[in-house]
Amino acid sequence: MPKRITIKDIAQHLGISKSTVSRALADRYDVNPATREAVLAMAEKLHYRPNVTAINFMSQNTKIIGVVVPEFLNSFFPRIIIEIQRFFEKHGYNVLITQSNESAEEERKNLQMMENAMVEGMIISVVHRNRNLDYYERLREEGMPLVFMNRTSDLPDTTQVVINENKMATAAVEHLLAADRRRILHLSGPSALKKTPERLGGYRQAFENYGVPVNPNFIVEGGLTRDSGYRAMRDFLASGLVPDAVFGFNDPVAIGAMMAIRRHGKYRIPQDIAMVGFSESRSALLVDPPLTSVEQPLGKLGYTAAKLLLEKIENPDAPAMTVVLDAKLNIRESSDESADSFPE
Amino acid sequence: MPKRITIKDIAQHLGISKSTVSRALADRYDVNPATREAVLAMAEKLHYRPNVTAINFMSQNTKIIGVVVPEFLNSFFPRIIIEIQRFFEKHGYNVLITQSNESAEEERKNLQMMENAMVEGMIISVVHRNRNLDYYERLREEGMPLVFMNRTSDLPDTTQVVINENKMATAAVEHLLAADRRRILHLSGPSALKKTPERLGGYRQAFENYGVPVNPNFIVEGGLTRDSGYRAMRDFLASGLVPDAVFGFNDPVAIGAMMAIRRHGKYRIPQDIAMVGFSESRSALLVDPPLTSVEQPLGKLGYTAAKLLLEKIENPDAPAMTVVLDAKLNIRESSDESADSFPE
DNA sequence: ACCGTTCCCGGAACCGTTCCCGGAAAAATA
DNA sequence: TATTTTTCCGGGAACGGTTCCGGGAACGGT
Repeated sequence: MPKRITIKDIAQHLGISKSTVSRALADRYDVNPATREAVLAMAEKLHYRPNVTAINFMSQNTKIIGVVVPEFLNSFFPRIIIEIQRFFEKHGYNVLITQSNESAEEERKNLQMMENAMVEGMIISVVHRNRNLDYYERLREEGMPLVFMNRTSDLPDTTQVVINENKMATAAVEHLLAADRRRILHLSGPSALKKTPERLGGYRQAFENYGVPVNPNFIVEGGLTRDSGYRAMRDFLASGLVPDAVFGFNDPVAIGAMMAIRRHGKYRIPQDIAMVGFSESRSALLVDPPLTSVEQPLGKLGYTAAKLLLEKIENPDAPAMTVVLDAKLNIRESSDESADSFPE
Repeated sequence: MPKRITIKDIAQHLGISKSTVSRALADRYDVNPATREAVLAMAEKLHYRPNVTAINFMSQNTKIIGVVVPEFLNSFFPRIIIEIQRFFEKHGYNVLITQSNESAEEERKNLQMMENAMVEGMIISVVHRNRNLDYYERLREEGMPLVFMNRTSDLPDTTQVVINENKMATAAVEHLLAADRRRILHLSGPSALKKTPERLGGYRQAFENYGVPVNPNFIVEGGLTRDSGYRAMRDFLASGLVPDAVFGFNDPVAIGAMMAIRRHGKYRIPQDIAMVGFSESRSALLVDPPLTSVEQPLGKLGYTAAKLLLEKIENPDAPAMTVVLDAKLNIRESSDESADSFPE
């Protein structure tokens, strides 16, 4: 309610012009040190705070970055977002975050909202079954800097940062092969997802590296959730086949499979069946036994995406580039009895 | 890079003044229907988009709401935030989200950032061991609308929305008492937290309601994390006391305790020891057996906080109020063998 | 004393939009 | 037809800051 102090108020109090005040506050060279001191003192005294809307308007930019992720209920995207925020805060930007709830329509609405808010650039992780290519294309044509992250679009020639899924899947499966497991069940992802063939490819690659043939009966679709993993594992066990290891498409699927195995009752984890998940979640440490999983460098992912976007904003004509990050396999009790993830 | 279309461009194309264009776009009464049509058509044709920075500057507001939460790695706050966003999006506001990483200093920095961004109001959930009361007080004195949510401040006379912790803790413990459990261990929270005595009070209340005396040996500090819960339970079992139920301060603590019990080896869950957590997390469904827990109405919490804030923005002189929400006890296999949380 | 620099400051335009106000043209009324 | 009312539109100020430009004063060197 108290009227906001402007640059003009300072000028009037000191009997000088507002341009001088502006220069003094901006610490420009052509202002008398004495008057600068006076201005700064008066600004302090009156509790002057610059009006960012005026500055944004004047400079014709908003200092807002948009981030669109498919969801943030799992800790996956929040971990990334934290680093994005940290980066842009340092550079004077605000970060607008939206989640699309895995819906292409909501994603489109979010993009629209970002556009209305006149964000200066966007970091996007697309929803499954994405249908907004036309929108991305238009945005790009209109000069909006875009960086895709983790879940990329099919748009050609974009700047993006991704994780080497294929390689990490190979490492995960090789970890099982190294322990002389051969009957390794892969609970694969939905066929519509781009990551599904990448991780499956890693699975095959590992077998090839070990000179072991792949048994196609040991590749079944496990979906994305705990429940779908539970069902797939239950049905697989019911079919009579017995695995000595399971490589889940992600952690929830692997955890669902663990529950199915425990309910089935005959097999112990990891002695009879070793379990490996993917894309490390907090729950990997909450289940019993703790789940071996591939931990992605989420902080680095966010940082890299932010850095790429800032570069694009500052130099719109820079060529598109793809950054590929490596991940890390965390070995725990679900696949190695000798590991110990318990405190003390 | 293509020059942005302004209201003036539309005016020039039509040979009319920009004030008329402005009125036409705002759908005001004093404009000829024919010219309005022409303006709208031309705006469409030129792909006109209003410059929000100019509008914000002109109207002297930013249409930005600030949300400060202590963390968002657990799904707890994200669930709340989703509803806040949904609400404010409908009302033409953008939502700026920051997380304080449970640090009072980071919280202060976030508040500062919000102030610089000139948010029109804030929804705040404070960090543990909060030291920023002076900041909240100053913000409020300067007319900033504030709503505290879930984790409130000690500032008197504030608008806030909270959950009836005490009552829900009573319900959780009564659920155990009703199943004839009497040796109920409470793994309590850190004594510095405001919620700790509330949940402990609920525990005592339940015993009182059942006319059963409380055994003080069955109240031990369990901390906040999986690891602290694990240690507390392990040490308790080592002491020789045997509980027939455990009421954890939150889900991670209860899950850590479950792991300690399983490692100990002698007792089955729930037959020998029933487990109950608090403040439902996704992991409650991921552990085996699924964990009974108190599910807080997070969506409603967010919606209510948003609604209260908007009311405060639109009517700054409205009196402060406290809204208390009830929660729901989800009974699962960890405390009731007959429950079934598995699919199909 | 004169000229050229340097230092410092004020005036004014500008960014895109809204809003107030006055007035012309058209329509309604006398 | 004259007068009043209504309808519609344009001019210009305002929002708060930045920046360009021009110029007065002080100062230096001859």
